[in-house]
Amino acid sequence: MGRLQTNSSAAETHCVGCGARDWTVCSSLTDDELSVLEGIRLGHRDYRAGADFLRQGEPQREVLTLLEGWAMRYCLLENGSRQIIDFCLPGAFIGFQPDGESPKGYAAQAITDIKVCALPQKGLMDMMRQTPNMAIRLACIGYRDQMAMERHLANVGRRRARGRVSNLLMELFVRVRMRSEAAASEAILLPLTQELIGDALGLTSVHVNRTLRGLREDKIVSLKGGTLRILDPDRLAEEAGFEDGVDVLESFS
Amino acid sequence: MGRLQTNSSAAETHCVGCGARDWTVCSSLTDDELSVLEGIRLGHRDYRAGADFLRQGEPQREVLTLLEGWAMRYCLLENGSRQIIDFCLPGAFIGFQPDGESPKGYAAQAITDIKVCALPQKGLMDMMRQTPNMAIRLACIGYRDQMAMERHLANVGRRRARGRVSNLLMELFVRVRMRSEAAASEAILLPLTQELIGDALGLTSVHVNRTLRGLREDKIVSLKGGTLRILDPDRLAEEAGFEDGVDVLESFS
DNA sequence: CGCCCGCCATAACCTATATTAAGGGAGACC
DNA sequence: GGTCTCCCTTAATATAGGTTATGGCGGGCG
Repeated sequence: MGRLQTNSSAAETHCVGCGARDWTVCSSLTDDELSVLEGIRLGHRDYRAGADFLRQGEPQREVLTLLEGWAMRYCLLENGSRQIIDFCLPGAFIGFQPDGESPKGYAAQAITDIKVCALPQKGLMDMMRQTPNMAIRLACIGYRDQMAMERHLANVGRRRARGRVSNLLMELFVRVRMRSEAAASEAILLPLTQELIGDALGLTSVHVNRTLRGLREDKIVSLKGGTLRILDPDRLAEEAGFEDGVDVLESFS
Repeated sequence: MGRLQTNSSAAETHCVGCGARDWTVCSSLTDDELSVLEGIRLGHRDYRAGADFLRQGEPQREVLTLLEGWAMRYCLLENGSRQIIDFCLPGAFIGFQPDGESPKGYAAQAITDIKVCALPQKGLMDMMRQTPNMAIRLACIGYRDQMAMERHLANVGRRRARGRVSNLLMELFVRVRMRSEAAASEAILLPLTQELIGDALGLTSVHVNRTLRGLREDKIVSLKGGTLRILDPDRLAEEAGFEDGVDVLESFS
């Protein structure tokens, strides 16, 4: 499954200092609660780019928090095509399901090399029963992610290729920029192939290519060699259907 | 806002006997917990078909459970089009948001005349802090709804019109049938216009019409005057991309 | 060094779906 | 009973995006 052999436990940090903490379930827990969580966690794991670390149709008794790298969740349809549900950045909470025993409806794959933190689904449920804080936090994350999916659905269902691509690029740009302290720069690293973008947006990779060329020729954005460069933020926001740059920043996480 | 003047409190039932109970947050609560909930609830309300009972862009300090009738959640995009996120049946839990004060990202509208049960968002949060059960249940509902949205997204992003329509009709058929004790019949009432179907699936109403005609001519389903009739379940499942009728039944709620 | 493989790029052609337009039926309301 | 409105229906036409094919470039690996 592409799992690296690294014995990563040696390098494991404590939850208190975890870089992903603010973005996931672990935030807003007291230090005591956090140490309970640390007690049940199964440790860190590394997967290399391309590895499926969660399989569609199989049950999975673990829940994962992405610590480093990019990943994605996707559905495979019976017709052979793939719908990418979302791109995951550090802090993403992956694989929770009300009924831990039933098969997953989606798969998850590493896009770059990644590191994840694994928790046992069962232990998590137990902890929720003791710690309302945890349960509340989890519910909030669930609904936050739902909002992101609503935006994604609206993007795919109701915008043309140009709008879809612009919207996705802008979203990713904002999300990446939010978790880096880097001074305002109009470029970020974006390790997505055109095929991935297409599979997220319901387009073919060749049409993504055409669309990207258009956006580049119009000096709006350029995506080349894994670097996304925003050339004209205003026009991009317009194409993407974002009201303005301000509330955009608030609505993501 | 289309709210009926009916003083519905007179007719209100107790939570214990509530017909929607099994489908929403209230299930798996003890009788004691249920009576706490009954203490904070704001009562029942009636809206008529077409009424927007939750507005996009406005904060809303209430959370609603649909008790009777059909409703929908939808996003309005800046380009004027509408994406329907989901169709709601009795038991649907509508309007919860991690941060109760921030504006809603979607609107909700009654499709038929409906009855809802209102809870104060704040009271609900307080109760979650006391009652882990409640928080857990809410988290589970959030993730269950997320799974439904994943299927919807995959449907819109990766299937042709015929598959999309078949898939939606089959999903709705199953959901309606699950909550009626009616003996196996291949017809249900479906109060959706072709425009609504189109707005849910990213199609125009005229294309929905064409597609429906095709399905009718091929003797697969017919949708006429608000009645959906499944003429050939097997072929429908095939068009819809459902593995088989069995696990379908389990995956909905 | 040379080969292979994955990804980007572009073109020609095709088709699914959108757009526009026009008419008909049924129920609500005057 | 007539009119209005909403929804369904169908057809003609336009276009966005899919399909297929081909080539090029760069990086990993033998």
